[in-house]
Amino acid sequence: MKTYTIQEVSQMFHLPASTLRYYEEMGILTNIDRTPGGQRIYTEGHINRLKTICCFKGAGMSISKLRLFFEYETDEPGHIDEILALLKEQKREVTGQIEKMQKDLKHVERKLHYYTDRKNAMEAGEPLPQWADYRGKEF
Amino acid sequence: MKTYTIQEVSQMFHLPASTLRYYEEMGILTNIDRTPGGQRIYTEGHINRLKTICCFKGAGMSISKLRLFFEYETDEPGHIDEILALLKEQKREVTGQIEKMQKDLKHVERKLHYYTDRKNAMEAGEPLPQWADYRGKEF
DNA sequence: CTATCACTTCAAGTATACTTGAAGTCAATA
DNA sequence: TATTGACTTCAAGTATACTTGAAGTGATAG
Repeated sequence: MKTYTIQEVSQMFHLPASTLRYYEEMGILTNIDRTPGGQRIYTEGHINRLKTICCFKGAGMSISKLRLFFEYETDEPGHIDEILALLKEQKREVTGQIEKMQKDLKHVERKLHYYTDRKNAMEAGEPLPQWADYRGKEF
Repeated sequence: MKTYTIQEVSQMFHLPASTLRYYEEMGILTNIDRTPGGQRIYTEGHINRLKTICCFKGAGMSISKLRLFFEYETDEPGHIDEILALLKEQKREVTGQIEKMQKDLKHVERKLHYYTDRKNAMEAGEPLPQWADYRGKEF
């Protein structure tokens, strides 16, 4: 079975090794075997777990909630409903965030168009309306 | 001109009043007039500024970068290029995040389907494959 | 074999973004 | 006018997620 050193995992996920040790300490990336010399040996299972961690963290899930989720997963038969509830909540969360981001993108694009026009006008030597401060201008 | 108390703004944005004072202290929501008694008076300009703050923060922009952006906006003519650069970066950021979130959503949905099937199988009394620990199971 | 670099643990430090508490003042209502 | 609740400042505290440093051990290239 393919295994990985901490450095390989670190590079794979663009995470410092200290963060991987921290995740282990926090109980969200556990059961890591060691070489006789004590160095960590990561497996495909850890890689997949890390993918899940990055995915869930991306939507703002805290480490303690991640731990809870993985604890439920470990004892699946007794916690299938909690797992499903957490996953549904996560789905709502991510869906909501996508919608918000799409609105945010429009906001940014609106500002981008505004300032692009202002720049063009400036370069054409046109007079530009000015404001005393942002309170009259912000949009 | 319509104005707002700190409480009204607080409710409008689901932000505690302390956070609004904090944003003022951090220099991202400034130029707030006061009543003769010293209470803050927010205007439409502040509401719009807060919309921008929430939008940019949503994509992970830090308070110090927000301050930088608003400082550039305040002195627009000398900083139009920096403004455009920051906005373009922010657009890339948000676009990237949306793409990541869409992948993350698929990941969550995959897990949701998996556990929904497991639950159905469990309830139908079917034997389920088990794993010693998550290293063989995580997906 | 030795140098060098990566790895180890453990404790303490840092960054960011608020949040809370104390002590006092302002505003609205009965 | 008295009381109540919302507001004020300022300093200190908290939560989260790492990050760093020290001191030592393991792995590898010459």
